[in-house]
Amino acid sequence: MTDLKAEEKIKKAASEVFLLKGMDGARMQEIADRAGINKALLHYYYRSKEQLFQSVFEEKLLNFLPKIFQIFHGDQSIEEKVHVLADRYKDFLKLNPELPHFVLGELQRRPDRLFAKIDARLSMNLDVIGLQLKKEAQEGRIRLIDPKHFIANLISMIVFPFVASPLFIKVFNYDKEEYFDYLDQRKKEVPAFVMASLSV
Amino acid sequence: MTDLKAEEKIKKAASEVFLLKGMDGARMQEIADRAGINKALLHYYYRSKEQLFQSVFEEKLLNFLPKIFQIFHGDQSIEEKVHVLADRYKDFLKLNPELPHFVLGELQRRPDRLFAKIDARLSMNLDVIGLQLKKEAQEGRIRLIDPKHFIANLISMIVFPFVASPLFIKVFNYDKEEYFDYLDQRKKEVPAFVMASLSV
DNA sequence: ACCTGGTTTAACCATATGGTTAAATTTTCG
DNA sequence: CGAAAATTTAACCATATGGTTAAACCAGGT
Repeated sequence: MTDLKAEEKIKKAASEVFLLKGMDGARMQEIADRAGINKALLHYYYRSKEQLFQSVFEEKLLNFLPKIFQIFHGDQSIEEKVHVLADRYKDFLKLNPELPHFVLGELQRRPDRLFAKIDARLSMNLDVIGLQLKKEAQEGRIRLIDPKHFIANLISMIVFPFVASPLFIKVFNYDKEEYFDYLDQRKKEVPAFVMASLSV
Repeated sequence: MTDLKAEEKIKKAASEVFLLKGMDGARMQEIADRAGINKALLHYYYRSKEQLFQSVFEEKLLNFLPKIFQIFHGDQSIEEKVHVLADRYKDFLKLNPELPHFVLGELQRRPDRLFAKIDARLSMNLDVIGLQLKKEAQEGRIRLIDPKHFIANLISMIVFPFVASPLFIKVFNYDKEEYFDYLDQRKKEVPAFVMASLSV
């Protein structure tokens, strides 16, 4: 940690604190402490909390959404896409478990904040996946399904167990370790569930 | 609003503010304003912000979880349960759209806070639903599925579109009205999707 | 040796915020 | 009516917090 440049240390510390406590709960002092520097230097690099937050938020968001959309736009079969998505995405989320809740939370609190510059990169072309679903349906490989529901179902089953982890842990009477195993199981379970539903 | 008793007005105002802004973002002054009273009276009824928050949080949680669990424990068929759940729950969430995010957020921030007194009422008996799934599978009505994945899949598909509403609205290029219609569609779509997956 | 930019120290400021207090006023109700 | 409870007013307090400032310190590079 010590050999990182200050700006990097700040960014990293800010990420941690903001992800854990959100914009409102985060304290500039804690970010400075965690970065191993002092408040003066913190403001030397980032003029304000808002600015620092924006910077973290945008970076996280750009790291978060395109990961999904790219896969949807690829040229594999629906079945392959479902598998890849569940697999890649779960791995990614296991490394960033607070990310979905962070993004969704700040998004809900200020829906406008997001859609300034980022717009382009986080749009998903629904037609692409819609056409593919229709085509594979005509070929008799799957049943016909509305792409919006298909996407929502899939993403929900993948992401929600992370957002709601404390709840599921409690309901299932798991400890964190066991819950991790459970999430691993879902990398196979979710695609199986989805493809079973799509089977003709 | 004027004819409510002060304590009720406070509770209602606090619910609104806490749900919208979370514990950290909420301001006692705003709660007082929204309740149409003054800060002094606010503290006259609730000694501290923490106490007021707890009170709101617990009430909301007790309103939130048992609604699901009861249905799971009933004696209808799996198919009926899936339909009832999707239907009732979506209606409930449409009236309380910020609730899931609020509960999950505060839960994640302080996982301990929840599990003091409430414990009993929010536990779900996994065995009940597990046995039913097994029985119906043996009767050849559905395929066999792990109850933990069954539940997670179902709840995820129902709840997540509320938690992630700003995102879906953007991705689907909907306005709020259209998104409401979409959520209504899902009351049929989700059970159909689930039952299709469970069909033998 | 010196210049420059990064970094620390430490004091400081304005404001927001949760919370308190005491007295005055209004409402409720026996 | 009259006492008790509810409510307002308005000032006040302590603390936390984001942010600033100025001077000093330290490092690397020329």
